[in-house]
Amino acid sequence: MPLDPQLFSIGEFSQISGLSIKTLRFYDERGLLKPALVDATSGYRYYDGASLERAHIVAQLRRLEFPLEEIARILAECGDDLDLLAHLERQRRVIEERMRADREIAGDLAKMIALEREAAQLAAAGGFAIEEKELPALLVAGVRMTGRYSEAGRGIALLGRKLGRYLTGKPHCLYHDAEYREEDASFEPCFALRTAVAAPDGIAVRTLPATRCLALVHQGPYEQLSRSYRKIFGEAKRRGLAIVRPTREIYLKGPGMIFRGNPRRYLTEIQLPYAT
Amino acid sequence: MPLDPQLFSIGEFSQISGLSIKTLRFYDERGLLKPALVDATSGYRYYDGASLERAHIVAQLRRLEFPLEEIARILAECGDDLDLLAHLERQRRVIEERMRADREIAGDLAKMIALEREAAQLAAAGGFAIEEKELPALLVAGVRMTGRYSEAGRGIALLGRKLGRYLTGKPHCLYHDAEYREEDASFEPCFALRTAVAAPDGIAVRTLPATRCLALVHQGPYEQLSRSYRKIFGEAKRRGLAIVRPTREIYLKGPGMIFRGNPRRYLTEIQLPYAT
DNA sequence: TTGCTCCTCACGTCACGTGAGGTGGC
DNA sequence: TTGCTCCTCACGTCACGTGAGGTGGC
Repeated sequence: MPLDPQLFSIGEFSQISGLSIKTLRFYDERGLLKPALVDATSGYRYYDGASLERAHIVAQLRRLEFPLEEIARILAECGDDLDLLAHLERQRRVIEERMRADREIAGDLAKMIALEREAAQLAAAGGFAIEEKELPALLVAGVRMTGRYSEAGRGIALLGRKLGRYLTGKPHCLYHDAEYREEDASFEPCFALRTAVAAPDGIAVRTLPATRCLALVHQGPYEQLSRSYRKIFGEAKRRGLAIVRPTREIYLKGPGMIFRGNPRRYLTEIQLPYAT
Repeated sequence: MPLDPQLFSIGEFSQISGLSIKTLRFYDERGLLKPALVDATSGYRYYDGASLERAHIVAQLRRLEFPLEEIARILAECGDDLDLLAHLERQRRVIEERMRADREIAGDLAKMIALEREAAQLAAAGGFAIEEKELPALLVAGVRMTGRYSEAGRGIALLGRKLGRYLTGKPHCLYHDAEYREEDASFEPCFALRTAVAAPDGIAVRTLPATRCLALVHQGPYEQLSRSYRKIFGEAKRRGLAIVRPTREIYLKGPGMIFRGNPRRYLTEIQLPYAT
């Protein structure tokens, strides 16, 4: 045990420097911060003022998230902050690249959270009764398709690929047939546009007229939509309304972005526009 | 080797899912993504369509930086994106906390880079000759001290603690004595203020008047300042100028924020205001 | 003897990647 | 035989932290 009052045991030095004892031993092992003196018989480490200065440099650079290996190089090569410039600039690029990636993740998370919150509120509030509604005029981009309804997903995907950043709101589908068809139905997956845009090949951009409609939110798998259609068409007939094609479906909640989800929780709004 | 065309070898499945073979084996080991079938004799792993769906879920959640353990819990508990809400919100907090920390680091790095660049330009441009200068009026906060010059650092530190975010530019020091004193010098460490502010106890806020001065940049340790003082006072005498106290020192480059630095690279500007 | 500070050594963390050495069927 | 795909097992990464078991002096 040295008597020199300048020397600190590892415990004392840990207090002074703010580095844990384990960290100090680790830095010693890595050659980053050697004690000023090691007692040959006990193996005790002793640190001095120069160690403290070095410890502060290491701690500062670690706070800036420099890797230990680069800190070692810096300590070997730099004697002055001026020599640090290149290192600082590189580290800033590293940190900013990480922030950029995190911003993307945080943005995606925020988007998903907003969507799910909305869907949760819908499901909670849903009385699922037939109601009358006023629909405003709506600028949409749509893909006219003929075939099976189950192919609608491809149309939605095409819209997403071609016009992704102009689209807004939930996916819609317009039905142009007067009756239900299994094989060669004529329908049109579409999305609202946040701004007018030139229509790419195979995509039509137009404005759906403002109209009154009868609306019903269907809860459950798409295979059971026919039940809700029977209900709402029955009501339209009872009221003597003249349905105006195309009718509309809005997919309030379908398969999620992560999970395909439970189809019994899907929510689909059916809208039957009528003449007034 | 099963003949079922629905089954994929690990190599094929890696291609389809975008997960590396090593990652697939690791997920298997961790129980996160078990193959649909493992050949008992060869140990070969075979995956099917359900594995693919699960693989996509895992990959999506990994992209959002969820830890594997949480993904395992999510897969066990959630069947729908709606059930994810709490997880998504927690993860967003995690990511945003990391961004907050990174913003601080990036800000500190940017500040240091700007300071060092400035110092590097000064050192590169320095002719270090005596010149005449017009000084504008300057609003400063200072700490009047009596004692040894070497204590000036404490005054600077005090200013930083009390008024940190109002201060701008480099540290200054004003010298009120008519001659050099060793022990009971009267000097005043100070900083320019970016905005007027009420003076805390022990700190004086005032405006230094606009004036003409003789200026010289001293390069080297503070101990050698006297040489530069001799030079500049000699020149003032030759020109017959009437020096107006306090004289000023500006620490253009001193010890860095990381390294104490090499004193031979310190830059200190001496300013002698004179009556016109 | 108890308590305190110090020591070494092995292992864990997190999500994989690397590489050695081997197998089985074309 | 060569080449290909698959396998297991051990070890490395990054910057430490945890914990077991032990020492030496008050």
